Amino acid sequence: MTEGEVDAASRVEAAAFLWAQPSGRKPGPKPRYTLDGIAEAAIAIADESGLDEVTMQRVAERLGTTKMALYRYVPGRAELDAIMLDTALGAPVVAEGVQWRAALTAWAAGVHTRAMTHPWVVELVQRPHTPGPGELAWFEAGLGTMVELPLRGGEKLDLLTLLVGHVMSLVRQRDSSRAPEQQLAASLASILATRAELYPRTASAFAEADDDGARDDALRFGFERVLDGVAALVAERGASSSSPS
Amino acid sequence: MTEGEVDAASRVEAAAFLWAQPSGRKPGPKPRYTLDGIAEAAIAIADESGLDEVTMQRVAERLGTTKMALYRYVPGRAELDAIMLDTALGAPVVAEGVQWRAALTAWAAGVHTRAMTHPWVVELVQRPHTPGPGELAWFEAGLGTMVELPLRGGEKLDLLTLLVGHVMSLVRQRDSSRAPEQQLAASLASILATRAELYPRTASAFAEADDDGARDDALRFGFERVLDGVAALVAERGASSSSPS
DNA sequence: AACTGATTGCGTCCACTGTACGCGATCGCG
DNA sequence: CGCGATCGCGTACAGTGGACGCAATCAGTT
Repeated sequence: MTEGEVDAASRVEAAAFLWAQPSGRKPGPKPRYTLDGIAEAAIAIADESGLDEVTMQRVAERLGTTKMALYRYVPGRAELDAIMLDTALGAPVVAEGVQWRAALTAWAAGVHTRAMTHPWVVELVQRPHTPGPGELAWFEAGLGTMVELPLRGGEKLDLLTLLVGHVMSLVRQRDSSRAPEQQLAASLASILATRAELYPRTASAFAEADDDGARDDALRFGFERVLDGVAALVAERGASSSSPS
Repeated sequence: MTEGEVDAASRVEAAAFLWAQPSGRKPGPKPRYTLDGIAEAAIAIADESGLDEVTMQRVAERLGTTKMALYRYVPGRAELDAIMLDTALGAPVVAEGVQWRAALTAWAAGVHTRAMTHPWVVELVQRPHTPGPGELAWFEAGLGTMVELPLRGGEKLDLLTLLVGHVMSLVRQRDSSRAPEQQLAASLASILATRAELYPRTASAFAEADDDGARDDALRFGFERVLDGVAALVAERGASSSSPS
């Protein structure tokens, strides 16, 4: 058995754990902690110090116990990640009674907000994993904004993925422009300065972008492009299929 | 000093290492290995068994030495990731003498090809890091396809990021639908089957997508949407700037 | 030709992961 | 009232990245 297979297996287990309903029977001592409490602690650590500071030890310390005690609640590290992600995602944002374009924008903006609150979710979401109830609820809500659209199922999924990808990219950028990560941007800048003749377009693009200040419309720019593209497709299909007015 | 800061610092060091030019002086024993050889070995391991099987130990074993010997060539794990990524990316694809739309599509398709060859680059690219020479060359080439477009620098960068994000999402999907990761998809399917009433739209969207077979046009679908959106913007700006009616 | 000091190969050691396992304490249910 | 499932948690271990130090090597200088 390869390690790769082990990893895959552990991710499946993590999913099973995430979807397991709470068992009611309790023939034993009262649990001293709760899954939610553990998730909260882990999330707090991740928010404060980053995802890879989240270790069984740290979480346990924060709860005032030892790491091995946690294994009574969480089968392993993978499962901890899973509940962290699903907890942090929370309930999806839904904008009722608006057109698909506004609804989809609101949905994606909601994803953005959530991800900005917990920048580490980017890492977890973009890691191979089975979605939990919360993540699926987001998906469901996103699909809900598109019921009217003449798109195939796969296309709708692709569209959501595209929007999520865009949001996550931006969160990553924003996050890494914070201290102390801004050294990253700084090092890139110095590299570009040194080899401006090797990468002229890149250098000038970045310079130009800096002049614009920290454009907060990058998010909107991406949405607009994608949704314009969708609108074009919808117009085309609407014209050819239903009622050419 | 927080660990988070340490991480950031190590990434900056990784960048410096990546951009360092080979020093010529050699007052000592001949190096028995080369950076390229090490990178190759690491890449081979990642290709065969996945990224997290790439450990100093494994790489050393593959080269027939011990891990500590490697530290003479590579300052640390972060730097190993950096050279793996930059080596695997290789030289950018450029389509000369075609319109921006075709050129940009070809560029993105090139990214897709490279990423499919080494699925683990997705993980590395989407991790916070300073780009190496290879990655920057890709960026430069991508920007090169857009010289004619009436877009601001920041917008061009956003556009490339958007396309890359889309490509990476798809690579991830393809990759995780391979054995043994396909259990992931399988577990999602069984979840959806069980709770179809909770996630009706998601369930039907996936069912529909499966009916379409493994649509290989997901990539193209995303490109089309985005580029249609860009075309719309270009048309608008072209009209208002050159010949205002 | 001898010397010298930078540089290489690599063994030892350490902090710290995640986690298997086992033991005693607890307490709901029959 | 006791049976046995469940809890808290200590011990133990394999495997990680990495600091450090020492001996062997060899390019330059003398």
